[in-house]
Amino acid sequence: MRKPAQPTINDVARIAGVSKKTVSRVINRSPLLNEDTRRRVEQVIAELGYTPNPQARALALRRNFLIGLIHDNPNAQMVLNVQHGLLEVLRDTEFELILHPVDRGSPTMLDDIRAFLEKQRPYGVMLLPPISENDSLAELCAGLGVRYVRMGSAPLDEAANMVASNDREAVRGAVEHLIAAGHRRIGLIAGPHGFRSAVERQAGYEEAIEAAGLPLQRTLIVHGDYRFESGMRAAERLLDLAPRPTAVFSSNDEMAAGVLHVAHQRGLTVPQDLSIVGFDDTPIASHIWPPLTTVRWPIATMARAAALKLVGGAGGARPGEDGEASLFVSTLIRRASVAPPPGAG
Amino acid sequence: MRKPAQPTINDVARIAGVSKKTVSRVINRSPLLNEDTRRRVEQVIAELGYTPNPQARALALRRNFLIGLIHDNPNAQMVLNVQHGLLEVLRDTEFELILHPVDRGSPTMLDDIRAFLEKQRPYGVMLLPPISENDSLAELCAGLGVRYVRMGSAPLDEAANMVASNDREAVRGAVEHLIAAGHRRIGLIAGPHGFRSAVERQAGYEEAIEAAGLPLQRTLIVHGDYRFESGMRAAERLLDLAPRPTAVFSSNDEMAAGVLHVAHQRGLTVPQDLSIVGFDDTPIASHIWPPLTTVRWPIATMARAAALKLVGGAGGARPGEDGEASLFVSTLIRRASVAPPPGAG
DNA sequence: TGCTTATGGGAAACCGGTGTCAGTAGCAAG
DNA sequence: CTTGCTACTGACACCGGTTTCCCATAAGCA
Repeated sequence: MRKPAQPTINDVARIAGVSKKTVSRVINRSPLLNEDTRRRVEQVIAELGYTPNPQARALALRRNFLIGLIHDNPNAQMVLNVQHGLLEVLRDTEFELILHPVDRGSPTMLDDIRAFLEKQRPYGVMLLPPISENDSLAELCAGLGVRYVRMGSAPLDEAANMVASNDREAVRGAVEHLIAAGHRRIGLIAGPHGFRSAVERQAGYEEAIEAAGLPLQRTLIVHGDYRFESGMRAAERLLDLAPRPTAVFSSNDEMAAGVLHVAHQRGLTVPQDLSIVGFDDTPIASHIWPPLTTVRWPIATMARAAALKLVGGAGGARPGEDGEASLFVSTLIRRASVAPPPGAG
Repeated sequence: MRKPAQPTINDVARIAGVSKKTVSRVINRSPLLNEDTRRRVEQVIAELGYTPNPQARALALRRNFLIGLIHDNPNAQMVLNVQHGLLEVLRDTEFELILHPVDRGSPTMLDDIRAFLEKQRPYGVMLLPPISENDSLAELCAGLGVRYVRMGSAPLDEAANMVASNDREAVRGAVEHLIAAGHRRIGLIAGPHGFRSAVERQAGYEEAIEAAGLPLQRTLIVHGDYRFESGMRAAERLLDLAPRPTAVFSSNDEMAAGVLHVAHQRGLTVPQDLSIVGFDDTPIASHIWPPLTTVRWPIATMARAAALKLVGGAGGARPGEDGEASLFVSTLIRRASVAPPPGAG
């Protein structure tokens, strides 16, 4: 299993009877180049199956073609959607995606990221929530001269460095949907403290409640940590209330599944006894019973836009496509987990 | 936002008053090096915050430090688990993980992978099922001199190139569990044709049925494509049978969730009216209602083992840890979706 | 015809590391 | 005092590209 030697630019030059520089010119589509020469060199390249060595190129150009994905997001589906969105754009370029998951809890997280950036010197990095909300991280990137794009629930940075969904408005729409169905006591399972997405989603809930002239009750708001189990605990607290809320908005699907779980345990029927709305539209939302009404945000589209911002025309990407947009709209997906409250008509 | 120039080996050499070669020796822990010199150079390295340029290193060493992850697997949780398992090992090394998802349906898939391998020349690649079952792909890697490790449901390759779970045995155990609970008519939702995992899991089912002296009925075996919707369609066919099966083994959790979905639609209570067992132990298994009895296979552990096989001592990895193993055992996770059949005791 | 100006293409240096090999210093042996 | 050995260290070429600069050659012009 010896590694077959790969042809280099020197081989191409020798066989085509030109200098390396001319081959380089062909590869880089230099305009001042005779048509005949170009064809001859291209022919040799094709025959040899020559591919430029990315490492040598990176060295000579004093920049590489790596995009880093830095995240601490536990939602597998979301991370994978992002990866696919990014790669869809990078595939047509010479960029490669390298991964750098981190541990939000670790006190050395920033040092760890700094080491990563200094060692690899990626051309750019994509930051996923929740660490994308960390301003010192953005400053770190900027300080090291590494391009970055942050993905988040609200515009936290200038448009060139940001792809944002409008969570507040989306949640407001979702809660208004519950209100329109007749619900008056609507519980909120908020996200964890310190998460911008949690703040935005809670604000959307509160806006909807207040706009409808309903009382904003503290007891109806319980915090979770975006995980299933915390959704269960929050649901238990909400369903222990008297009178019970007739609907619950959960700040993500995972916790909404926890609510459904507890409802089942208590013999409550969804949506007849309790309406539930989630957020994210992960696969679980459509796979559990009943299928969950939820908010879908365009992760892959946002990731594509982020990739375009990062490589911005460099390396063969066609710029200006949807690379301009930095705010993306979410949609409410209506499924079977919402009905009028019990005893309503 | 000018990119701050990073110190190079020349800067270190100049400031420390030694040659580049000596700095290189310090970095690479060469033993024949004066302690004083080493300390002095290390001091300068620390002061400057010098990090060797990976691209230059790769060029000089005529090999790079990239591990590729090639897959066409739709299961996000599984892919992410693999990524984490790999990165857990690679993090302590100088290797980076680059992603190359492919489209199984595309006729140019092999060419696409070949182009990727020729361009990046990764040090090694990890192949995930189902494409890991493709022997021509393994041959392609071997032919190009790229190390590879295949992950699969059975030993398809020599141990050095393989991490395998024993799906057949695991499924056999799961079905025996159903039989022990009293079930006699057990449906199988098999995986898609052409998947080794589908073959292995079906074989496990058949072994269990035959070992128990039960009749092997073709009508009780329906194929799906590992997706939720196909699980629903398969469940509909199985539940239309008369007499109805009292239990269903589904070849993955996703399809098992589809079965649960159909059961709910038809007003069947799980597990009282129908027992269900899945495979994979993805999060959905524990999040749906009722929680699903399923087979858990040690994805992250297998990925770690694969990474060790790939970098095998190279680049600072401690070898011989669990890098030897190539067959991994799965466990049956018992939850609430299995009960004795209706009318039994 | 002779001089200027484009235009295409080559030689050599360079990017930041590593491998080869020769050289120097210190010290024991001859 | 020379020789030989050991222990370090440096000069230089090289990896495979790109950039800079400069030189042919041909065309344009008087």
